Amino acid sequence: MSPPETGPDPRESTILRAVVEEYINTAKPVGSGSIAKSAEVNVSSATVRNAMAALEAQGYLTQPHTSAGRIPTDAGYRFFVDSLARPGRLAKAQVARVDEFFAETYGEIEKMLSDASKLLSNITNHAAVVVAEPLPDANVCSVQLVGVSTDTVLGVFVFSDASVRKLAIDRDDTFTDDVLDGVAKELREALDGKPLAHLESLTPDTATLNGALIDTLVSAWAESVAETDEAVFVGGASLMADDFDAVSTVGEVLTILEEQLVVVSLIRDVLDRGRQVAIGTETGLGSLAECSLVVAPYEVDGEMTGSIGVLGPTRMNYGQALAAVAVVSDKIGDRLRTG
Amino acid sequence: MSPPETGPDPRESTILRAVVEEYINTAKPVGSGSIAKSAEVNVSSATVRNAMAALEAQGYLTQPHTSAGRIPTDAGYRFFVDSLARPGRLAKAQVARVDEFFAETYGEIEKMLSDASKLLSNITNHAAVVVAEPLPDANVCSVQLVGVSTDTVLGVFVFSDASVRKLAIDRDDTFTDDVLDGVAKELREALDGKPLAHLESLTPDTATLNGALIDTLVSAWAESVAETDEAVFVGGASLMADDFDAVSTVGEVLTILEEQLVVVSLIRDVLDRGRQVAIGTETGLGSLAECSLVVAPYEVDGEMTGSIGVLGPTRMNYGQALAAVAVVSDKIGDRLRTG
DNA sequence: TTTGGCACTCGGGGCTCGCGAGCGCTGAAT
DNA sequence: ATTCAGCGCTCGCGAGCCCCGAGTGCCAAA
Repeated sequence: MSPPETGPDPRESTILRAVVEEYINTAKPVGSGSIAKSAEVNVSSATVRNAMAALEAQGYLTQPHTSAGRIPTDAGYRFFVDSLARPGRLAKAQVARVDEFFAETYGEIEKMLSDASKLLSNITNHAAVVVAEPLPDANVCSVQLVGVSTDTVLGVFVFSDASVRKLAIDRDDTFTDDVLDGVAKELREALDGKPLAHLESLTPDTATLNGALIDTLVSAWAESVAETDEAVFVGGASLMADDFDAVSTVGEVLTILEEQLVVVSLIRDVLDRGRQVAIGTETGLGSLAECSLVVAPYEVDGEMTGSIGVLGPTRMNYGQALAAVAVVSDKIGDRLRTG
Repeated sequence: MSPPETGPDPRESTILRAVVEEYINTAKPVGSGSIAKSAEVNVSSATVRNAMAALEAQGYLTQPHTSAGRIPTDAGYRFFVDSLARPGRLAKAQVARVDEFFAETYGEIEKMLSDASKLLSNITNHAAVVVAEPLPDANVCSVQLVGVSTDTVLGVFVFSDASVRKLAIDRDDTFTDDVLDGVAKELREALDGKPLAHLESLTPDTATLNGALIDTLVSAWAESVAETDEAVFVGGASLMADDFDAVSTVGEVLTILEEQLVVVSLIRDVLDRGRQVAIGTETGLGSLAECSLVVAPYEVDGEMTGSIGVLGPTRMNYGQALAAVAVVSDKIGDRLRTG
């Protein structure tokens, strides 16, 4: 009704914070009474009521139905995380779990990242996502052609970031071991220290056997590159069942989590907007209207090589999630740097 | 009350089949009336009632409450799939989807298997699992040591089944490229055509650089081998939300699906018992009391190299699931053979 | 400007009641 | 000896109802 106000005054802010915190704890609409009792606010419930009405007019709170308590709107959560939330802390036990996790050594980085998603979901009690971006400029440092059976040749490329990529191609009878060795050597010289994309610029003489093989490889690569292959790891999806009580909501969110492309672009969107948190409709996905996403990139030598995120209900503990996401992304970066 | 009967007589069998099919379709307790109307049974509802009472006495049916319809027990489903179910068929559209899927070429078998789990879940509308067993006797056909950064060495082993295994170890300053090349050659000679486990039998002279490096590799292998690494792919987990209406059930089942070891041993148990289907409590897991698992192994050249499964509610379409699982496992086998 | 008081609202829990689906039993008909 | 129509009975479920209580908005006094 009244024209948009300039924003919550200090007391309204305190009350808004109290409402959000209370609602996050109890998941029940919070009334003026319980807020008035809280230590932070030293006014009567009547005053709180007035403030809450004002906050509702400003769009930060809403009533699920007349004469019930109030719950935060997306805008309310947004103001809360931007200006009101106290710096989040992790409990001792959670810090311990993180430390223990990263103290162990892991051979395969995929397994480490996959387990990291479980770790993150474990300490936050929400679903967690770890995305490893494929750095397009990773350099080839080893090429190997292996005749793996009578009708398959496997090209194995090892990159400077310790990732491995395989290309399977049909084996022509004419591709003897000698040819494979020769081509491998050729490729090694042509690609060493260059990104795999350099394959494209090769113009093999397809009249020769070697050339034909290289040509096959190049087209196999062209096909498979179409799948931009960020590695996405989802952990703790089952925890969504605790976060929502409508089975349909659970299903919708799980569907999202199963679509790696969606998850990746979701996270990227948030980061591109310079944000760490996307709340409800801010995610841009209708099925995530009741969800919030808390993300952080991780970096190796200053270069962003991936990101992690926590997906929970809008009424989640943002402070804790931000802290968790920060420490885990940091440690992942560390581990990737030192191998 | 009455001592266990010898088993359902022909008419009781027909009625049991009708009840199960009806319940699978409607998910509602089925009463004598609807059965009597069905085409297969030409008796009155009163007779059906008698038969249903007999079937209940024999443990094949149960009433959720007095004077409601009847629903099958696990034993009822078991008798149904063993003796009563009509051979399942896939709809045209589903067959088409399978054909289309396998007509496309896939470079990486992991991606193929992962997508196959989605395919299977797609055509059955239930969660699907694909397990690739690591054949313990896969032979090494290529060994490569790559100094991937200043402090990491990556050992890349390619096996005769086109799988690749990586071992990351810390790089000692003393491991020059020359040493790496030497060791790689040594390993190649020692391991070629043998399973990786042969590493164990190497007794390197740790006094030499080469020996020290091999030793490090061997212990890295010993550590990582502890993780028996079946590759498990789960597709369509979100469909569980449609299968159950209690959110807690969904959560429990999802938890199971997240534990790869549990899933693998579950499937293995069923196959070991010579079965294709595990119904409800037959799975041995309390949280799967309302679930059934339909599995099939897939084979390459007569050797079982993995298995696939469909996990749905006990009241699922067993015929369709069995058909789906059969055709998909077959085609996976084909593709891996010609691979 | 705050606050105690008051009238008002409305969702949810508990209760009753009637409907109807479905059962078992019995007795006649085949 | 089966089968089956009929009948009386059982309950679950949904509709209607009422009341309670949490919570609101407003007002008048401090």
